[in-house]
Amino acid sequence: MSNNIYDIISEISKRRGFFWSSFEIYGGIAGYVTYGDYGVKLKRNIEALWREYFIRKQGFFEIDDPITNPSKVFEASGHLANFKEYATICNQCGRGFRADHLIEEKIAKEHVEALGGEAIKQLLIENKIKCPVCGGELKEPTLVLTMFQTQIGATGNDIGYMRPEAAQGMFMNFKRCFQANRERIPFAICQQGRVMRNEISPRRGVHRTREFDIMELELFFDPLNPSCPWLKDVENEKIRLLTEDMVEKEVDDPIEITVKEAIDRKILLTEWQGYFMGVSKKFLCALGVSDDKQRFRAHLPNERSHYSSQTFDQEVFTKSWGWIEVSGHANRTDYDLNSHMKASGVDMTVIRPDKTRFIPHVIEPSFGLGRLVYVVMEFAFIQKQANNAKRNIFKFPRDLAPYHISIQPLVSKDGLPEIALHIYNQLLDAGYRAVYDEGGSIGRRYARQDEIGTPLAITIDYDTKEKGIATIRDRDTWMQVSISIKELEEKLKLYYKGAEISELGPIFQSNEEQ
RNA sequence: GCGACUGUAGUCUAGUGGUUAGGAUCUUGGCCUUCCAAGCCAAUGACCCGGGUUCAAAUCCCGGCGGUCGCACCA
Repeated sequence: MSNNIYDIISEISKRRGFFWSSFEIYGGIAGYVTYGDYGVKLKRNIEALWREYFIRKQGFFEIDDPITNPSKVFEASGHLANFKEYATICNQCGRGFRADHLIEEKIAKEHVEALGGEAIKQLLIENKIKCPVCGGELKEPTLVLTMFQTQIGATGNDIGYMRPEAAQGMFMNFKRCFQANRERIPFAICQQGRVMRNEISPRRGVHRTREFDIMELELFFDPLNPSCPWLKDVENEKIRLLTEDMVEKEVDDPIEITVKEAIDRKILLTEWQGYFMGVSKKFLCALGVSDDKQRFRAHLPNERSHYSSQTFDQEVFTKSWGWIEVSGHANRTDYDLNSHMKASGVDMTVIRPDKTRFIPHVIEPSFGLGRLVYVVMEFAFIQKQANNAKRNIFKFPRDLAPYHISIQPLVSKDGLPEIALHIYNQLLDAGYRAVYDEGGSIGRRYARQDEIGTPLAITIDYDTKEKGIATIRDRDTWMQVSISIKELEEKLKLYYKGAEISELGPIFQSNEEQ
């Protein structure tokens, strides 16, 4: 068994049912992941926390838009043009290159991509372009389209594409949402949903998949009035930044400054950018990622998306792969609304009190949910030596855990299971994600719950039967306290508001330990 | 897509031409069991797929699919 944390988490995920690769019975296809019960619940809980941090308190507007879109959408958004990459492969060394870039380098011409496939092929031949690494012959360029294409309807004439981001839904529905929001600005439209990207080489389990869940928010504001009313909530939050300058000079050690300072020093171009980066940092902390394992890294102009004027990736340092991107913070300017306005002819401008009109500008924080699931698991994971076994424990933040509490009779006789089942049903009725377990020894059952990250386990013993007292065992400390069944729900409420286990009742010690 | 390595029960692993394909663990049933993967008995369960070589293939060869790493890609 490997000691690599990624392998260990993958193994637990498969065995217990957090996630595994899809289509297994047919041999599998890279880039697809099926979430099992624990994974789904963890994912939903992360989603719920995202809504708390980014939507509920601000009163933002949430939508749910189709995955399949007519081609017009991505013509307008620029994705179709920007997805048409002509790739060529060296016959000798097998390296792949973007054909248009090779031509641009050789003949110092720009926007070769726009000429189309035939012209690119001709230019490669005419200019006798060889492999820049080994000098070998290049194969004919092929079109690499990383959007999935499909047909809409029966004729096959209407080409559709699966959305590679959820954002276009927010732009296309901007006008209606704006009106439904009583034409107040600034405001934001948010969406959580599936997107698809036909990745050339998906890797690393949930890290890069061809279908994944995204949580996106588009904040619309007046460029002449760019202030953010909630900035004060996060302005003193310290963030670690790699500025464009630092990235260019390959500086690896980020500066640590407050959100306010980053805005004042014009490192961040808008208050909104700073606000969402501050919120995102707090969000990641709530997911269990410590400050020093987070940073924001600026995109250089050449790596930015076609729509962006400034982008920061929020990165998390994982033991498995080093720094990985978990969210992107893009300044999309008025690019998208402008593009859809031109393409559709629909006016998307907003009127100011002084009767002038403007196209709102957009700040977009965008999270990949699958990556967050993995990050949460990795940061929660510890191994503990107990007797002669290694115990796997996921110390998930309490509300993120797939299950809140497990209920188990100490032994499966003398009426203990009946009492336990009664309490189990009581907790289900109270809305807890509860799990009942009477299989195997008590230690085994605790171990099972540790491995799926259930924070609490309540054990029904003879004291429960005789005196109405049960023990609650804490996942993180393995400490046990005695509580009266009558007070159970009250104590759980306290616990889920943040109380320590020791505040719930007197410490219980088993006979063996006494 | 290229290269290297790789694929055996749910999971981990032994087996390198002829094995009833072995073990560990998990799971299930039973016995037992008063707090951290206890014990005993029993049961279920595997050679990634397709070709080829051979009297004989989990084992050798070819192709496909999957995985890990590196290159490229990542709007």
